[in-house]
This record gives sequence, C-alpha cells and structure tokens, in this order.
Amino acid sequence: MKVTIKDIAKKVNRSITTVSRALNGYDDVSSKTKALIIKTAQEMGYTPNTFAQRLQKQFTDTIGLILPTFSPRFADPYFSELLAGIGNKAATLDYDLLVSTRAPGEQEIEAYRKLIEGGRVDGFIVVRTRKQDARIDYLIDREFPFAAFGRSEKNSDYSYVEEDGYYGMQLIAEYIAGLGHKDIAVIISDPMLNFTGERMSGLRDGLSSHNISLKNEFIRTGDLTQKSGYDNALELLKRSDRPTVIIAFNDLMALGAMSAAQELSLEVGRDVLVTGFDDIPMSEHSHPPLTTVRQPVYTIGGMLCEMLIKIIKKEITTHQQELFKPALVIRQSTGEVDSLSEE
Amino acid sequence: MKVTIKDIAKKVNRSITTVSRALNGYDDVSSKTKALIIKTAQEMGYTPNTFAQRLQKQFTDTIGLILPTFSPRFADPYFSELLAGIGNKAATLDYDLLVSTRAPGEQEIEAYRKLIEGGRVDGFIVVRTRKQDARIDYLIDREFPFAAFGRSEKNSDYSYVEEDGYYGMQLIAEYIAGLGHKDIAVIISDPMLNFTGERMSGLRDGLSSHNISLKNEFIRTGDLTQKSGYDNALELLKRSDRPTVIIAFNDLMALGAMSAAQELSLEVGRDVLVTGFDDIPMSEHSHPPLTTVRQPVYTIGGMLCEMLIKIIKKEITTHQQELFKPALVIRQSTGEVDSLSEE
DNA sequence: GTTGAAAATCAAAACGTTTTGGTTTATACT
DNA sequence: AGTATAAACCAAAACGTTTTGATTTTCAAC
Repeated sequence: MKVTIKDIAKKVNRSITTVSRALNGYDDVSSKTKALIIKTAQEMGYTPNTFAQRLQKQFTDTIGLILPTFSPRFADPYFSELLAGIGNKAATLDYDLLVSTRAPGEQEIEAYRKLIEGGRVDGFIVVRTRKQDARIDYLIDREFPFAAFGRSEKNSDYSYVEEDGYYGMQLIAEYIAGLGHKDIAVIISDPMLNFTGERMSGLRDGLSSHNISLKNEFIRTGDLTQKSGYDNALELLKRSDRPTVIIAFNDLMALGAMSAAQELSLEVGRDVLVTGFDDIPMSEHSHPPLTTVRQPVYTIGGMLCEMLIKIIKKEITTHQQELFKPALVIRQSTGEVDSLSEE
Repeated sequence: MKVTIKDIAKKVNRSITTVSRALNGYDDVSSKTKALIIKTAQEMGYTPNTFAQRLQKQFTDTIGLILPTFSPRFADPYFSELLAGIGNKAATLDYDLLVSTRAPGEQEIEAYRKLIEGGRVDGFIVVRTRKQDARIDYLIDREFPFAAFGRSEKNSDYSYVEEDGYYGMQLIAEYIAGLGHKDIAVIISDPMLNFTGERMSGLRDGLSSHNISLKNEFIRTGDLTQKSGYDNALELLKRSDRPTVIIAFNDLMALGAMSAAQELSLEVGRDVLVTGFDDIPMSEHSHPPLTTVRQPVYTIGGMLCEMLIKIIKKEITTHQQELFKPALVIRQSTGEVDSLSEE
C-alpha cells in the first residue's frame, strides 16, 4: 500500500542504500541515478516513514511543551498566542510540537521524565517559571536541552527569554502616579510565580519614588483568570474607601475588573482606572480599550523555539538570555480621550 | 543511558521476548517472572521507545488535526476550546494529537497526504467543513479514518458531530422578533462554510414566520474575527437608517460589534441589541454580557475524538452522526435587566 | 521411569529507515 | 597492460520494539 524505499529500489534496480543516499543528497551516487531516483520517488508518491527515521537517527525532531495548568480547559488567550508562536516557528523549522497539560506537582515531573525516557522529544520549552522550579532543577540535573520563558529565583543558569516585568510595572507606576492618583489597588498573581515578584517590586519602587505606598487591604491575589479579576475587583470597588485605580497583573484579570466596575455603574477611565499586563489581542477591542504593557508573546514563543532548536543542534553552547524591555500601551481604560467620539 | 528492553532482559536473565511479553501482560509467562520483570522495569525506570513500538505495530496512536486558517496566528478562543476538548480526550485515551495549520487550498490536501503516506497518523479530525469539501472527498476516496465537525453539502456519508445551526438561529430569530424588532442586520460568515447556509436559513425562516424579511443592505459578510465584527458594525451603525439589532454569526464578531456600538456612544441592550453564536467563555464576562447560542465546543471536541478513535479501532463500522440542539443563552446585550445594578 | 500435554521460555524475523564498511566499476596515469 | 585512484554502488548491521513459530522445561498420569 504505502510506498517504501524498498519499492523504489526495486523499480530503479538499485540497492536500498543507494536510494536512501540519493534521497538524502549524498554525493557518492551518480547524478544520473540520483535524478532518476528522485523522479521515481516523486511519481510513486513516496513519503518517508517518520518513525523508522526517528528510530534510526537517534533524535525525534520533536519538542515538548507541558502547560502547567490546573484545569485542562485553559482558555487563556495568552497561552494560545504563545502556543501559536512556538508551533509556527517549530513548523517552519520542520519540528513537531508535542503538547500536553499537567498541573504543577509530582505528576508534572513524571510527565517530563516519561517523555525523555521514551525518547519522545529532543528538548523542552518550559513556561511560567516559578521561584523554586522543580522542572528546571530536573532538566538541568538530567542535562536535557530546554529553553524557558522566564527566570527562576534559585538557579538562572540556563537559556531563557523574558520580558522585564520590573521595568514594565515601573512604567505603569510612573504613568498612574503622573495622573495624580493615590488610592491604588492591585490584583497580583500567585506569589510562587517568578514574575509576580518582579512585577511587584517594579510597581512598589515606581510608586515609592512618588511617595506612594500600597495599602495592604488594596493588595489582592488572583489566579490570572477573568473571573478572578472580576471577583476581586467587585470586592475592592464595593468598599466605602474604594480605590480609584486597579492595576491587574495580567490583561484577563483587568478585563474582569472592568466588567465588575461597569456592573457597579462606574465608568472605567473616569470613575476608576484599570490597567493590565500582556496586551492580548482582545485588549485592543475591549470597551474601553485597555491600557496595558505590551509583551510580544507570539514573538517570544518563536524565539524560544528557535533558541531551543539551536541548543539541540548544539549550534550554541553558551546560555542565551534575553530580557525584553516591554512598552506601555496607553488606551482609554485610564481615561485617554476616545479618538472617535468627539464630545 | 536510556533503559531498553534488552537491559532488563540481561538483568533478569531472560530473553527479550519474555520481557516484552511480560510487560504486555501475555499469559504465557509465569507469574513469578512476570512480577520480577515488571518490578525490575519499574526500578530501572524503563519507558518504551515510542517510535520503535509504532514502527513495529503498524499504527501510530496519533490523530491529526489540520486547522484551516489563513493567518497562522489564530487567536480564536473557539479553536482553543475545541483544541482543548480534542487534546484532553486524546490524552486520556493515550493518543497523541498532531496539530498544524494550513490555509484552505492545494497545500492543505498535500498536508493531509503527507501525514497519511508518512504513516504519521491513524486518522483525522476535520473541522469547519465547507459546502464543497476537498478534504472530505479526499479522505473518503482514500478510505482513511476521519470524523468531522460539521456536515458538507455534497457528501454527508461519514461520521460527524454538529450543532443544529438552523435550529439555533431560529431561536435567535424567535427571540428577537418577540421583542418587536424589525430593523435587523446580520453579519454572516463566509458562504463557503457549510454552517453559514444552515444558520442563514434558520434565521430567514424564523424571521419570516413573523413576517420580517432581511434587507439586503443589512446583510454583511465578516471573517469571524473580532475586528471584522467591529468594522462591519461600524458601517451599519453609521447609517441614518441604522438597524436596532445586529445578529452576528459568531461571538467574536458580536463582541467586535458591541465595541463599535459603544464607540459610537450607543448603549448595547438599549439603543442596539447584539447577539452572537458559540458562547465562548469570554461572552459571559463581556460588558454587557452577550446573548448568544450555546455550542458546547469543548464537549464536541471530546466526542469527535472518541468517535474517531472508535472508527480507527474498528469498534464501530456504521457512520455516527450527531446533531446537537443548541440552547439560547439570554444576557444583557439584548436588554435583559442587569441583576446586579438594581436601579 | 516413561510419556504426553501444558507451561514457560526463546531465537529469529519483521517494521522502514540510515550508517558502516566495504566491493565493484570506470577513469587516469605510467 | 598494469596499476592507482576516484566514482558508483551495495550487503549487512543497527535503532528498539512485537510477533511468529519454535524449543525447552515441568509435572501429572500411567
């Protein structure tokens, strides 16, 4: 049924060795037969059997990505975009991408081990790094190729890409302080995550240079979902001493916070300002459009992929470490004049 | 480095055949050695080499999914959710999911062919079926296992799952007509897509039973993105005879339409009503929350996956065809009273 | 203590490639 | 014509499994 190298060999009356070598462009086969073989392969519709190839060459042309998520039903556009960035780059470089999801913990490391032992992948992309990151410790220990989206507190002796969260939050702080606000609430993310600390420091430092400090009651922890932004904002805004600004640690929570405000008939951008972090596509088309910090997730995904493949191919041996300077994107959720409705 | 069956064989002083058979639970190996072998395999951290297995058994435990999308950077939550549904079900059934994206056309079929010929996948899930669908024709012709999300005009002699788009749009039509509106605009999807026709008929029939007909100027075609919803709605709403209702063929376009309305200082739910289709997670938390038709995409993804695997394993031989009755979800974008702000 | 059947084990082939280490054939040089 | 060199080709091994078709061992029954 399926055409193998053997069928071609028989047809052109050569050994399978020659066919293989012709197809792989070795120069110890005459250009005449090489042409013939390639033409015949074409005609017969030959496609090499990937598994046989991978078994023989001892690599898999596959990179692994295990999304750390509690619910398998992650609808986070941030991850979709990252995934698209990684996946598309992988495809252009002729790599497969093997994706699965696993909640942080025991099972997670086991999943990494299985893929490595089973010879399933050549390397990993590790995302959403944590302060203490067992995945990174494990991979370093095993000396298995990987590239990470984000640093880790303990051990940063590996290749990574990250946005400068400290700087990003400083931008927000400067901007908000510049608008004269003082009653500022913040919805942060899980303190285990490495970027939470980064962003918090940036925010604190940025505000304190304007002599503003965050009240403890105005610091709430969300789980990066729209719902948690909504819930937290609702509680904040129902207080008699409600804040005039809500700074969320990602866009999804910011969007949730805007809904909460609108639910309470507050006008976002006037009665309360809201900012996010990430600049997911939706944030440009929300109402009002969201002021946020742009993190080029799609691009970062591509870079990570490229970086990892270079590591796998041993094209680079030193650790590559990229720290992006993110940019502030000012939109109407912080009160900028709406360019369309001129009133 | 990596533990193979051979290493185990040496350790327990048995042949590799015995080890293999023990590990696979055959009963022609004594329970004592079976136990020993399993224990040793555990201890040595053995994980079978997937590629060797797949080469030998002639199947791949992999299902293919080629997303038909023009831009590889698809951030459509609809697809994310479908993907999650398929992927998670596949994982629980011990199947891999091989995903790639390809724009409709020549290249698309070629991608299918490559995966089949290369023995990469055991079957496909085909999504977003078209009226004339070359993918389906090809797969039927090749007699290759597949399950589709949606029917096709020409040839529906295969296994599929679909929501009843005709019925869904009828629900919308009834509801809107019941509210007394007559100036109704609609943002439809590409007429090539099979569901476009279904939904359009449902809408037309539903409205005409209330003696309402759609004006041609009020019918616009979008590409299912938020931006196209925004653009189309903007044009519709700037007319002097602007419609009082905008019915979008998916949620993303509906959300875009809401932004456009708000941009023009129209209150959604009062000055103009907006409806969607799909009920993506975001629609519940938009402002105002979106009235739409619930399509359980996550579940459908899982069903498709299950269906396909049964076909692959030849557990079913007749074509399974499921048509979901979707449900109307009424929210504030069509003027329902907001339950929280009691005023 | 044979015998025969059942239980336990195994050697070898196969899956479709690539790679190794040749051998054969053609070509060029004395 | 003989030899060295280069060009073209190829048989066999290898990758790590599963499967086929034995062969060996055990043990009950005579």
